[in-house]
Amino acid sequence: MKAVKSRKLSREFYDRPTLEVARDIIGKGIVFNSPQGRFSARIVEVEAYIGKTDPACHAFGRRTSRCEPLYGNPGYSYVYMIYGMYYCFNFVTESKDEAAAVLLRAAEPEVGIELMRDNSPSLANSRPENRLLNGPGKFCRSFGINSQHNCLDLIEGEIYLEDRSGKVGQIGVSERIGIAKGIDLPWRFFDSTSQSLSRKV
DNA sequence: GTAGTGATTTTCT
DNA sequence: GAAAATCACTACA
Repeated sequence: MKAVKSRKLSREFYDRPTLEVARDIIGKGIVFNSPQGRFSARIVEVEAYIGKTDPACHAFGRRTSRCEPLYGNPGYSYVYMIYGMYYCFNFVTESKDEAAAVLLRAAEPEVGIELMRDNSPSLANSRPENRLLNGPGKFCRSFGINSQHNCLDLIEGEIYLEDRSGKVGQIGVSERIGIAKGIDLPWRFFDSTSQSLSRKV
């Protein structure tokens, strides 16, 4: 009846083929109960990275310490630093020893907007809220995510996804952004009705 | 409104 | 030593 108090997604959601998880993750809510306070947002853009067949994936070809979380259990986080200044946040998918993940690229702010502005001073004055999270680096900065949040459990921890039944717009698919290899793979998924995408389509 | 380029540090070769 | 799943700033239309 009212068992839907916590709509937190379970381990089974992540323990599936990565492309299915990536598509289903559009429209879901991400919640982060940080020491700063509570953040939440609606996910509108992601990309899939699958080590086995994807030359753009960090885990492609070799197994290094940086991408070790990708080989771990589904339902964990993978956070890494990029270009020396920004972090990117991933959801690990597939079973253990299968290196795959979904990169969170953009979201629409819901709760904690004031905190996001505090964390992203350069965006605080820009009018629309939908600039706070419309890029993978911006998302991590506005949420205050850093290397401490690597390899966390997304079912038991302070960061998790929750279901938002019914509110998914039209899902679009395209090639991925910002990579040099594997650009022919259409593994970017997004809500084409959202105003908070990282790029135009 | 769009296009081009510098910043900055971790990780791997 | 070079590259990297990016962003913000500047110039120009």
